[in-house]
Amino acid sequence: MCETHGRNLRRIVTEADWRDTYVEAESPMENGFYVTELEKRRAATWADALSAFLTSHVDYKGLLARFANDDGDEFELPLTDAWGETYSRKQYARALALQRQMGGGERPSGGEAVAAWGSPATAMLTFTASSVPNGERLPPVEHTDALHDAFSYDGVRDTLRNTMEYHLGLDADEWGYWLQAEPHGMGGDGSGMNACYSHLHVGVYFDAADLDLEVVGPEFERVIDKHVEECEYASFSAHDYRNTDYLNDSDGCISLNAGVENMGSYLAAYMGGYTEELLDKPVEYLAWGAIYWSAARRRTSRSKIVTEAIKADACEQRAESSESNQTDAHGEAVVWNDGRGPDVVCACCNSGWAIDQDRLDEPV
DNA sequence: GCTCAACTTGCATGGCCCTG
DNA sequence: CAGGGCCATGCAAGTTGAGC
Repeated sequence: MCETHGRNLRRIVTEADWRDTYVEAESPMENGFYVTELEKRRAATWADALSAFLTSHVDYKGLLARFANDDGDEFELPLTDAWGETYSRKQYARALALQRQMGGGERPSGGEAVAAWGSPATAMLTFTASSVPNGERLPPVEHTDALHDAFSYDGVRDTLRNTMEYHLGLDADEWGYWLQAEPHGMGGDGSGMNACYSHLHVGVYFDAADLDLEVVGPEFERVIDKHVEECEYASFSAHDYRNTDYLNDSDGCISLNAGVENMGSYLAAYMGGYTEELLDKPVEYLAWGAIYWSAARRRTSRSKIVTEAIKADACEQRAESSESNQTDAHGEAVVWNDGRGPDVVCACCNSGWAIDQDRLDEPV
């Protein structure tokens, strides 16, 4: 167990894993680095990690941050970690906001969101890996690392991008995704062998105005193939998409919908279904949470487009709400942004979502 | 379709300064 | 130099534009 300053256990690793790191650190380094200090990181048991995780979470209870303005007025806000109700509710609100921006709908603040795309559609991709490949049980962090690394670093996301932008011919602003890691075995769903281990859902949102969904479905097979190829513990038998009706079957590793409602409500149900206090969650969720907490992995990540859409929804709500000082609607005032993504962005929230890019000329 | 470095963001507290 | 008050940033995981 790693004890530095009460930070998270960094890894739940095997002793062999540590030895590799240790030996490498002792040998001469190639790039001019030299070792001044060695810190041993021991493997921890899953049970110890779970205990440390829950203890850390409980430590936040009653913790306040105090703020003050220039006039000396002070106020306090409760500090939270990423495992409490506040966090869950925020993710839940983001899922609903995204659904509104893509498909239209009423905002909590009263206004009506206009669907941004002509024909929004979604695809849900599910990536799994065996926790007992070849009959031997894997340390949970190695299993989780393999899943995420395949997607983020070993080309699965790149293949998804190629599929959307090259094979389907969409522009970069006509598709986006929400990646959500989830535990196996919630509610005794029969995935016994992998219970408490993680799997990934990648919710892909795209504008299908010029596309035939019957043709789109098979295009995602290359993404699944890439995952099976890159992820050491993934097998094709667990991702067998043959004999799947992508538009009508929802339990395969590829599932399409001509609309955003299913995806939105799926994400919202997942987020909203577990908004209770952490200690009240099922043990499978807690064990799974201990993996992410100790390994410093992110459970959720979104592409830029999706993040911008959510930001814009919040911006519109602030403009409508009497509780906010903001009076300009999203996009009412715009500024030029030289950074990544859209050039013309809202002056209030910096998001370029649903903003006509011809409204400003590039400054000299 | 691959690669990579620049860029963004999810998640999170460390450390300086003053007083006694 | 211990202890309390107070303030703002850091780390690294993950995303993307652009070159090839």
